[in-house]
Amino acid sequence: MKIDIHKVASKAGVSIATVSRALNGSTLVKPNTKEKILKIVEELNYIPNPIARSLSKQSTETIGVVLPDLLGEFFMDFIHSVDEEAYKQNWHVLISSSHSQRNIIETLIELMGSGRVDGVILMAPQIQNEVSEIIQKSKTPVILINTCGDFKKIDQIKINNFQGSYNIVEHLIKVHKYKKIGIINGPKGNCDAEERLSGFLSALKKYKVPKDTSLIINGNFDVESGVLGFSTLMNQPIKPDAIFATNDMMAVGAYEAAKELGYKIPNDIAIAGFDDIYLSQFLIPRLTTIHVPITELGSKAVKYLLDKINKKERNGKVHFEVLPTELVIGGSCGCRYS
Amino acid sequence: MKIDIHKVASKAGVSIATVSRALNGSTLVKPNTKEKILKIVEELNYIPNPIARSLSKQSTETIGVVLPDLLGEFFMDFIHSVDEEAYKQNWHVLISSSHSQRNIIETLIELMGSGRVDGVILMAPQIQNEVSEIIQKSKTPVILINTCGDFKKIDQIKINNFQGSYNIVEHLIKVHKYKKIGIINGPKGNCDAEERLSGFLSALKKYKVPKDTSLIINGNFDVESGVLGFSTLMNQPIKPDAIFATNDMMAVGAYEAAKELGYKIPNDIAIAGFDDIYLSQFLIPRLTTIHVPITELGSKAVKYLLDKINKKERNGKVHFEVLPTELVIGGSCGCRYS
DNA sequence: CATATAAATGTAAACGTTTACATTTACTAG
DNA sequence: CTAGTAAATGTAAACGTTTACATTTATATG
Repeated sequence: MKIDIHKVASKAGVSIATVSRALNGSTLVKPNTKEKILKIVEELNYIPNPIARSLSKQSTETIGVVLPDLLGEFFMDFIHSVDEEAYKQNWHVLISSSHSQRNIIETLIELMGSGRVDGVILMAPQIQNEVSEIIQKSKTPVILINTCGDFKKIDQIKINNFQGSYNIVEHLIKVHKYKKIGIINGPKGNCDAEERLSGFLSALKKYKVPKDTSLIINGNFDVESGVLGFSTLMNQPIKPDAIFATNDMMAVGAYEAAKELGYKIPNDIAIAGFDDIYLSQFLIPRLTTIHVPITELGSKAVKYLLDKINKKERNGKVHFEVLPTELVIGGSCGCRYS
Repeated sequence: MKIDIHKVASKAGVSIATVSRALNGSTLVKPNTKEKILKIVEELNYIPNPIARSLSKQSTETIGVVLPDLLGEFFMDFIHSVDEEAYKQNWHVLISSSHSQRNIIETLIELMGSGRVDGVILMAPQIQNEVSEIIQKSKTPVILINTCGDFKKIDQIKINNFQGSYNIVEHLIKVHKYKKIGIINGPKGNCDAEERLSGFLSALKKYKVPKDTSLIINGNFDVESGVLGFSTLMNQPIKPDAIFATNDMMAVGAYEAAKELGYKIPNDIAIAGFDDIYLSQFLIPRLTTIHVPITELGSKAVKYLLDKINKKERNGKVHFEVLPTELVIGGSCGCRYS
């Protein structure tokens, strides 16, 4: 038999209001009675129904996390970090992915409109501008992760793609004197991809390395497109002496293709990546890449979101933060590495 | 202004009951009025409040997934698969990890007792027997994943650790004639670890390879303990000619240690793993390991759980299923592999 | 000791649905 | 045209909490 607040109340000889207050840390309940109530709660193993509580309080103590996908370590680490931080503050986490075909906007709207969550962390590197309006119309607090575009009114945390990209390309040029650097970039319209390309171009410009459009290839951020990108680049009249894959997965593909086609890394061709996924340290030679502070990204997202949810004041301040990335030197760029 | 069922009802000139029925696919609402209502719902962007609905229907259409941890691809793949299957059936997924220090039992009880979910998928390779009682006392349907022990009354799906382990060790003995096979096993008390050890021992016995307890080492399922395990094994008077790491992470550690200590794989020492994680195909040589059907594990877990939730009849049948694993041959065992 | 004030408790109305039961409307057969 | 039945709709009571407001009890003040 399910036990509810009425059972507790009658057993304790008080009203349900008093029980509720005792459990919610209200100051206006006599220490005596509070103790008595808590004892009975313990005895009966009473757990207040969070659904009813949510309905009454109009808040769920749950945050939604909308991700483009549930694949690979990047998202796992992000979820882990979000979960950890949320748990610390006694909040729950509802995960939603866009389920490939399903529109991410649809997911978002349903989540925001439903009252199932009190706030949303939206990771959407391909966010459409249309989403901006939707978010601003809704009262549900939202924090954007890794988005580009003109979202002046919406809180945002992102990693510094430009800087990371610039730094690693700078390293290839300054330290190793590569002159023909190819890039296997992410998909068009993807925010991370565009910023990384931009950093790449800036570094070229800064160091007066001529830009050659035939050395710029678009990929998909997956291993397969790394393989493809590598062979495309190496089958051209002008072969690059170094290739910057804008994420580690594509770099892995490049490693595969290099092995297949008989190129030695880094002697025949240097490779650089981006993300510093776990796998990258086990590639031989270890991949030179850019470390991304995922854990920090997740925990800060939760912190700022909860801040926003709690102080309803909405003092107009929009939170915007760009987290620094870090160059990780392996052997794939030509550096000595053991 | 938040819009609710009353707004829709008044705009449509009907009662809230009719609106509710129209939205829940009841047959007893005239097609005419149904259409009218749906149009207004569309116009107003009305989304029924799932919290209220849950309270009223006494069901949340949400399943809870309790995991020991949120780290690595294994769990990500599992979550992905669960999410995908749940989404197909229009259910939601609430993820809980045991948050390291926090007791998994506590998590489970809270989740089951709270009414926040209608059923739970519990992955608990280190489950205590005490949990069995708790689950059976509760009305919340639970399905156990990868547990050992005597849970006759609880539904269970697991992978065939024994078979996988047996097969890979058999391969090492029959094909490669290794005579001194070391094992780096998982932690004591861990179900997967124990079953894998058992498969290992069975294979030895079957092929009359003498068991040498100095070749049996306990690890932690992490890279570090693989490193440690490898060097412990290799620094003994009797060196093994092959090492079976009971998961791929520890195999990765073994690779590292081998490189460090100057052993060539497979010429100086053969290595085998378990799990077939994504990373394992990029190790050089490719790791010989056991493929585990994680996707199937996740989707079946959801299917059976929903079955159990839906047909309340409880016809007494307990679902117990062991999923087969598959040997994946790489170059680390001594086979030729390209 | 009466009265004003503060502290503790109780009562009942939310919260937004679903659904059993009651009522109205539409249809069928005599 | 009417009674009887089926279909469609409405009314109101759940679901299990929180909390504004009302009431009682205890405490301090003159």
